[in-house]
Amino acid sequence: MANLKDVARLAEVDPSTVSRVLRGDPSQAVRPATRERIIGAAQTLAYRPNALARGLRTRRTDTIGLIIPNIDNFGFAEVTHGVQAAAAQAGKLVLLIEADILGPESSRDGTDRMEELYLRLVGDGRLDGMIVAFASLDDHLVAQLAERQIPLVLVNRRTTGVSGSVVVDDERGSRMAVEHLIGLGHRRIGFLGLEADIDTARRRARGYRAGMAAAGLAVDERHVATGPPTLAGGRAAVRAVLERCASATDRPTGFFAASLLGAIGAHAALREADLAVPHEVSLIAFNDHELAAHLDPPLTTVRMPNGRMGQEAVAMLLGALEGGSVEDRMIEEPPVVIARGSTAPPMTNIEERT
Amino acid sequence: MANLKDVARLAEVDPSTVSRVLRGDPSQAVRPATRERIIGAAQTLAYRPNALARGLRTRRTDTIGLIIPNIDNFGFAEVTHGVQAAAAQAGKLVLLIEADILGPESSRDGTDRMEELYLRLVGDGRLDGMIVAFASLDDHLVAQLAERQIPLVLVNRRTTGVSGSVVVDDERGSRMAVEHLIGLGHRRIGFLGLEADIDTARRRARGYRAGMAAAGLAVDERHVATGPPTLAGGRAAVRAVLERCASATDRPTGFFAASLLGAIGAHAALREADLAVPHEVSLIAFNDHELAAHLDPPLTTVRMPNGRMGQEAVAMLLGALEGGSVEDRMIEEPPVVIARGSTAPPMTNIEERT
DNA sequence: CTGAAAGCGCTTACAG
DNA sequence: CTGAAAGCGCTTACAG
Repeated sequence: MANLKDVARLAEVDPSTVSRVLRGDPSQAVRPATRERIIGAAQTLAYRPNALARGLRTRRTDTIGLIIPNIDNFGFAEVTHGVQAAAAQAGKLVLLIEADILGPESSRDGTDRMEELYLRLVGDGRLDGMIVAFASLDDHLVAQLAERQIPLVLVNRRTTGVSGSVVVDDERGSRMAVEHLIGLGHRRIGFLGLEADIDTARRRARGYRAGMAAAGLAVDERHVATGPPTLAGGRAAVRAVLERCASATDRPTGFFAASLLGAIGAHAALREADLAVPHEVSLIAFNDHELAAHLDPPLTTVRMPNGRMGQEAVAMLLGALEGGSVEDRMIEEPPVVIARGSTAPPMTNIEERT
Repeated sequence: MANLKDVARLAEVDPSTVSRVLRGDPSQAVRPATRERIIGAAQTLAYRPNALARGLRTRRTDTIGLIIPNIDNFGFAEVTHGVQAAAAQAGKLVLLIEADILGPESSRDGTDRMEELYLRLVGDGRLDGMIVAFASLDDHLVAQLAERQIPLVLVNRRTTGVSGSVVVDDERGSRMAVEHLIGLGHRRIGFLGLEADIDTARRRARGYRAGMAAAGLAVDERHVATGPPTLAGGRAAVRAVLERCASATDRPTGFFAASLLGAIGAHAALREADLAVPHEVSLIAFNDHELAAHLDPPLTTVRMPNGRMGQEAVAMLLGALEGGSVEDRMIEEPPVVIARGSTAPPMTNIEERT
């Protein structure tokens, strides 16, 4: 591979001149003839500046790191999309780390290796900045990362001690989900929340409770269960609720699941319990996906601007690299309830009407 | 951030000695006392070797690039998982590029920017090697990439001129899908193939035709349509087939879709045409996913070892970095038909029985 | 057992 | 308008 020296030799100029011309350095004027010789030489040699050498000198790598828990979760796939798109737009590359590849985070070993990996990433000099989405990452480690030299922006979560973050309005979206059910006539509404001890889980729970309270409805704590945002998590949560509520008049007539995969798992558990959706139980999910329309019944969801969240995170990070300050931002774009077939008026209401 | 010189100063030795000790250089023996001083100094300064400087010197970046068309496609998510896991295991980092972030590949501009991005990636010096999965990437560009200095392994596709590749047995999996339908009694079997002009699409089509031929069944070309591996693609393909086949005795009693998303789109189109699955039409998909069990009816699929494919690609790439040779490999692990609710004997058979 | 030197390929003040 | 020099932070023969 040709290097700067090779180009300089062919163009019969000094390497520093080549560097200036190729980077379009504005501080220096170069005679047109020289510039053309240089550009021609670079082309014939198919010269590409070495990113490592440049990065070593400039302390800029044009690469940002993105840590997500798991790519299988649709929400994070959307965030990843947004990050990639915004990064590509700005000429940045993305180094992606899926947190769960290192084995179960529960294991001592998994945690250690993950921590080692993260510290390597930030200490290594290969990243200009980092975006951390959600994650199994505990607050302690996030704080450690934040102390390092490179800018850090949190996505889909906030934590004390880190000042840059982008979130969607989890509370509002959750509240809208509950209000959708209330609007249909439901009064006993269950909540399948996230178990992780992070503010995002809390904001979704708060939205649920706020929606209930605003309608003057008491929350029956037997109707609330938490779990990971997975099929198995949603399934187990519904089972837990159903076990606690023996009779049909005890159990919820509608569920709000704080994750899309959780909702699909919840549906499976309801089917296993011979409860028809939406006839006997309604179901609405936080986060939308094209596939939701293809389930049977099609799943009612609240669409959140996750892609925007990823884009904004990149924008904030790039701003920080230019010396700007970071902040805690919430995406303005409002959540949208996509009413499909999994929600309907509760049975009692229908019975009253007939 | 502390550098090698800082550590050397604190430990009162030469930087080169620090380097040897910290890398565990086997060629040089170091006195235990010195070594401990160095390790202590590195620890107190929280020293991390700079990856750029090291990479510049050693020509190793411990980073591999992964290009996938799109992370929304479940199959590629599995591949990505496999790549990440194997890479992490080997201490390598992964730079992920989603091809479709640069805008529609169809557009002249999108293609140009993509090409520029790829050439930058391989010419840049920041990657040790690259894994290219499937992709909108045309053979021409793949060949260009392959000519460059860095090793290249293709995943889920082969092309002339590139010698390293890992694929699953697309033909066998496809044939198994068709045989599953034939085993249930179907004789008019439709094929919803991939439209891309790559060998993977051809191998899946070949499996379909081989399965038909082996059972002595003629392929009705009106039953064959192609499209991208997306919901919209599968939907359009089924519509095309149904349009060509006016009567119930003309149309297929079963469909084999060459992609999972395509199958889900196909199901939607069947429903829109008031054709019940599996009662009136059976449906089986190439590639499995946990979600398939949660569709209604649960979707019968052929599970392919996609994760393994990603792992093998990393292994082959790392082998190539050690000077080993690359080859065209097919994952041995056999495909598995997961029979769920979307396939059943054809109506005519049922009618004959009653 | 350890040090001194050269160099990976760039960029960027500093001269002229 | 262009060149010569220093240096980013490492590694690695080469000495001794």
